[in-house]
Amino acid sequence: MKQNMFQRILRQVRRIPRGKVATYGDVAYAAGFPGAARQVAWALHSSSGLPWQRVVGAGGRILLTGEAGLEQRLRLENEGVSFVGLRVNMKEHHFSLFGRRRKRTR
DNA sequence: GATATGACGTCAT
DNA sequence: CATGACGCCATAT
Repeated sequence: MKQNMFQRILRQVRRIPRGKVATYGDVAYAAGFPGAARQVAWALHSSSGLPWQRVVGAGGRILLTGEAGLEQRLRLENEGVSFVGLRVNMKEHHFSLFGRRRKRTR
């Protein structure tokens, strides 16, 4: 079923540790859906209880509009994420979802 | 099924 | 850096 897509996306989002961030594209790619960055966003506001704040746009830019964007920025800074201008300091907080996927407990 | 929309990404200007 | 255009894909109507 298609809903599996969201599940996979959400699973990647939950993997992002505190103080780090990932981009929509990266999450989508890691989930196995390159190009489905938009669905990542959809998944985020369709579900709750997720660290949505750790998902930002390409280059670490916050894409949320209005107060939500401000919220996200505050929450991230609160977790120890630093900013450079209007974007996240990717140099320091870009989380690599790439690499080990859930390949069983070895 | 067609059209519009969106917390996207990349490239061209 | 700002804008516009195109590509991408699941939902909503």
